[in-house]
Amino acid sequence: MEPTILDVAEKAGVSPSTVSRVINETAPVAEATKKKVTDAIESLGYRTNKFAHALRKQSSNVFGIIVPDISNPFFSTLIRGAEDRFHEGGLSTMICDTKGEPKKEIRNIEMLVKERVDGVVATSAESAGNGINRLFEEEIPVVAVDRSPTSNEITTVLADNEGSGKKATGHLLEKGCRRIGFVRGPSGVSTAHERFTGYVNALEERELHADDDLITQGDFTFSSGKRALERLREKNRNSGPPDGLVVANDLMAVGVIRKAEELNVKVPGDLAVVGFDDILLSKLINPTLTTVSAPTYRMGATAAGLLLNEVESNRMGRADRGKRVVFATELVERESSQLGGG
Amino acid sequence: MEPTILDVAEKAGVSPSTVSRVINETAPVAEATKKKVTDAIESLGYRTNKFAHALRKQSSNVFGIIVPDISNPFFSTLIRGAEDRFHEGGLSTMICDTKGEPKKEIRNIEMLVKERVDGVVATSAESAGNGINRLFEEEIPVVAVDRSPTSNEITTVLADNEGSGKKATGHLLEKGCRRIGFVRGPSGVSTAHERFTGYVNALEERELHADDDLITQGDFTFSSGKRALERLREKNRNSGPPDGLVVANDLMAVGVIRKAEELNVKVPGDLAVVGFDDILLSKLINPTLTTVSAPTYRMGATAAGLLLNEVESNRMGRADRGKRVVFATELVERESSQLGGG
DNA sequence: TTGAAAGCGCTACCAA
DNA sequence: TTGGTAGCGCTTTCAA
Repeated sequence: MEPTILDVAEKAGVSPSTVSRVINETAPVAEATKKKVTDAIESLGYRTNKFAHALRKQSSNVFGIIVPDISNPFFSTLIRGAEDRFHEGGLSTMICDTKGEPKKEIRNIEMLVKERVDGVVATSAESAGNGINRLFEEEIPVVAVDRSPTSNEITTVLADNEGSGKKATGHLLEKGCRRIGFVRGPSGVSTAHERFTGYVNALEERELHADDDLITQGDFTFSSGKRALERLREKNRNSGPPDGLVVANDLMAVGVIRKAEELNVKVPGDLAVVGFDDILLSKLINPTLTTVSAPTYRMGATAAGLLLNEVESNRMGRADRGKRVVFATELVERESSQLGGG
Repeated sequence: MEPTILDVAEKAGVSPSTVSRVINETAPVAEATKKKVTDAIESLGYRTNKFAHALRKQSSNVFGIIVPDISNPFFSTLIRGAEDRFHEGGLSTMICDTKGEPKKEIRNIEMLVKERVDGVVATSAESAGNGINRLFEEEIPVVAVDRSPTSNEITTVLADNEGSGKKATGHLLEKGCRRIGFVRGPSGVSTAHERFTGYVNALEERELHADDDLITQGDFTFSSGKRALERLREKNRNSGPPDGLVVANDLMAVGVIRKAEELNVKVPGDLAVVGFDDILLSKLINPTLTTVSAPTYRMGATAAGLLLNEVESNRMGRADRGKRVVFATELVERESSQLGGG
């Protein structure tokens, strides 16, 4: 049988309370007593019983991490950032993959509620963040990452997506592109929308404007990128093709590049392409993809840190929430945007 | 305050034991009483307290899933298979990403032990499965997936890797390749070794034999694939280059293809390439990659199912373990192996 | 600085 | 078919 705190107490010749105090450093204990206790713990191989501890403290010391797709390097890096921060504090984590499906997200959240996690870092499937609201109702602390939730009571960690859109567009302008198109992401996702806003603003700053014939939409998948280019070529059969394309994420951008190849459109010769996220694939394809990257690991770590603060201040009876942290992004220049004019 | 089972009992005018019996269906309860109880539960919004339940039952109803890399589609699919099976039974899961580092694996396992999970499905970082042994010591039921553990007491779910190696090699032989090389995976990984064995056997069956000049090793990463081809060209400067290459996983195979491009070696014209795993990337690169795929989702689901059986039989005092399930694999023919001779 | 003891919320035994 | 109640292993008052 597993030894309990009583066994340790007996072996050390002290009371269970003293053992508890030694383990949790929750009150001063005489050096000599402490030694007796730690020795007893050692020799019995005692480990505290999670269930009893949690029942007594009404806290699981487990934190949830929700993302739409764990196999997307953007999110697996985000997860690593958050996990490292949690593990540092001896806290455990439950990772949930919603596959971008709101239904699955709800089920995952039900699981986290059942497990009575102490808090959640979430990139919701939908921007609106139905799931996040659910957690808010349950009074489980949440920090939103890479999504702007509706409530401004919710602490949020974001990349500067509008700035990213501006950077990508500005880069193509500098490279000499004159007709720059945009492939938008899913309508519900704030990230995608903000990138588009950046594109529009970059054009307007130079007194250009976004031509409807050069704009289409995808759903962040590879194949939707392929379809997007097809649709675009259809649209501007008369007005003439774009010479540059900003694509709302890398995976779609890769789709665009593949389709361009099929259509004998040279990238970057005929069409310069920029994506967002800097996934592994972007370095592997031919031509390599120019993209805008966010400090994903730090975003995850920061989100976890803010969540921990929030949990802590809840315990102190304070309630500080609704913070907003925005991280700057960075243009990663690769082959897909290298026109002759450099 | 959260309602407890006592509140429900009071509201329904019954004893707490009866409420428990209704919730857990652990003993017959009169229809009328049951209704009173469920009504009370409903109106109070009662939910059972995980901590108290777990303490009493000495069981967390949580299962661990350990993989070397969650962003590898092979493993994220495996995870999905296992998770679906667990969630079906109302069980929760903790996913652990070891990044292929034994040290991280140990830390993850410590976490699972601390959380007192009821069982673990594990693809260990090392084949030897140090971590898995640790779980075995702790008497936590384990099922190994995609790795042959040392102990044959441990239930194992595998793909037929040797068969895969044979299939890949046989395919190139049929396509007319005469000098077929192999890029091996990390030495500690049984999967990689078995694929190589299949290659050797396929050659021997046709009374050919593996030429040392055509064999090199990588570590499953993209860049190690690039280096592998370089090294190979170095090695057979005199003996002549291979006309076909079996590469122990897709990611390295993609590296090989990219490097071939740099060296002006045409794939598949000069060099046919086959990989293993059928990751997403294999469909996206140019040329698309011929590969051997395993029924990953089913492997995950099967592993979870076997684990659940094992846990169940432990509870009944039986001990059935050490089963071994091997799944057949399938060749996915794409462009990288289409020689003129079809 | 230490100990005694109550009680977190649940399940399951024993009795009725 | 139901109720009373002990106890899972821990933390935390209160008292010494």
